[in-house]
Amino acid sequence: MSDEVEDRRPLSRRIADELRKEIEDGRHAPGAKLPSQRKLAERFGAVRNTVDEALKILAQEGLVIAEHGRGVFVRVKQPLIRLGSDRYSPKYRESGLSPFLVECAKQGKVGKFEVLGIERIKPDKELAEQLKVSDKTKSVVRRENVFYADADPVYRVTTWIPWSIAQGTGLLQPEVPHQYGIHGIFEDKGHVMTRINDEITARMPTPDEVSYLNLSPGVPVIEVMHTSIDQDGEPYEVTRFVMRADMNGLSYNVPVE
Amino acid sequence: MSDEVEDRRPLSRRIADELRKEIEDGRHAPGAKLPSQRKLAERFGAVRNTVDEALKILAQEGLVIAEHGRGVFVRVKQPLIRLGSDRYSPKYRESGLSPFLVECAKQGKVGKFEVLGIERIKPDKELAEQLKVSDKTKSVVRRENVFYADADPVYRVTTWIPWSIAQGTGLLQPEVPHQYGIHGIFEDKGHVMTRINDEITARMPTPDEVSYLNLSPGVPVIEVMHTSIDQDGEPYEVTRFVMRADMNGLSYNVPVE
DNA sequence: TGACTCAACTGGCTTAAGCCAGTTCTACTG
DNA sequence: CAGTAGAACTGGCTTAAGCCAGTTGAGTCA
Repeated sequence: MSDEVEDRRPLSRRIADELRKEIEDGRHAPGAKLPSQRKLAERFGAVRNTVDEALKILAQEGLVIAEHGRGVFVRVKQPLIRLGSDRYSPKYRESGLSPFLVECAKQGKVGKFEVLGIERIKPDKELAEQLKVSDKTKSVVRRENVFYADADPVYRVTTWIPWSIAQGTGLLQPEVPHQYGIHGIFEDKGHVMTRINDEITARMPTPDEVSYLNLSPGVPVIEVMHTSIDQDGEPYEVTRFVMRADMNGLSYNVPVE
Repeated sequence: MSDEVEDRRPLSRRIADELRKEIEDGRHAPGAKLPSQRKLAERFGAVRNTVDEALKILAQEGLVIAEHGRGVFVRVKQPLIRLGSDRYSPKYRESGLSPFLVECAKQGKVGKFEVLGIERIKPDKELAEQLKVSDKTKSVVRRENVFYADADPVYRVTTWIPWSIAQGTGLLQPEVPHQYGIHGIFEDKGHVMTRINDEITARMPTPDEVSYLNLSPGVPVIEVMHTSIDQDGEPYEVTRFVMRADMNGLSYNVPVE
């Protein structure tokens, strides 16, 4: 009998595969509750532990999410917030709307951000090199923000600015004293953003990131290391974005040079 | 006593935290073998199952990798292959070197790629819309490739080309009959790449992707949906890259418009 | 010397049983 | 009727025990 082929793969994987197929077929709709672990165990002729294992696999894949005391649910895909390559475009600065707020509004969400901390620090070697400052003195200002869409933390942003630029600008205060925001200040200081360099990677979050971005299992983070370059080809600001991949995407619409 | 504070977090997480700290402190060097599960169980006063659980957490974070029969090892970070925004720049086409091969060579690796399949297919609705072709007929050619660095599969690439462009060009053959590659053909056909649009997301791999990219647990994938746009602002080719995040990064150095 | 066997290790996975902690709803109480 | 106690559910995690399957190296045999 073809039933007898003896699948040598672990039972927990086979259960996960079966459930995955059912979810992809739509037999369990997004948001729907799966049968309880105890019921699934009975159905598959396995012990609850093994079903738990199978569900963990699906959770890691980002397909389901378990809620303690309530059940296991098929994860609902969030629409992505798209951070675009045009996010620094002058057109936004004049309208007064940040691309982030626009994206949130599109989804009927309220975007906001919080300042977590501002500090004048000694940069590490790599950063010092990027910004062409000394790594022996407190030569940069670091600003730390979190962005929210409604109540969900969406990304964490760290900005480093050479002290030579930040000095006397009020960039040590939480409230940025310029109508065009932080980049308005840079322009006043003679740095017009001419190019950007974004280095993009993805990875699993650290435990820290899990807690401050409120991440569920199976959600990677996208890390963007952004450098602003002025009219002289000189970098004058570095920003790191750590974004939850289930709510964010990037979009680069750029000329071929 | 401060020992008595009673950490209420699960034992497996506490063990994972402890081991993570040791790894980050360098007490276990990259590539080093951790003590066996049975020894760790003894050390932490837990049962082997619980240690296994803790190690799975670290594996999911991409910190360690278990090898059946051999032991658990601290993962060695791979240098990243950087796919740049300039990867379509004419400068590469003339030198005959693809950015991918250059990056591999930098790392002393041999890059190569394989054609997995070529087919003339009916596009799905979304793709048809992007390429402005009909979704009722076999209006696109799909080419499927895998790229390797030495023996490691690094990314999988799927390219869709409107049949109206591919027709009569030999794009249905594995060997691209043009000295400047596939993009040379497009130029001959009157489509000069003027802009690109890359949509970037990250997520956990599907089981399929795990097997064909040979992924270990805790490695996300980066997905890039790339559209080439010609001198008239018209899209004429769509490519999807699925890249393993532990070996790949992206880099966009672009003007602010 | 070289090929092979096998013991002693490694992680992988499952069963079995149980306690704990959230959630939900029902039925009772004031 | 409002409020609440509690049963009956949910998943989370641990212990305990064992079999299985890769790996490695020591020792044996031809």
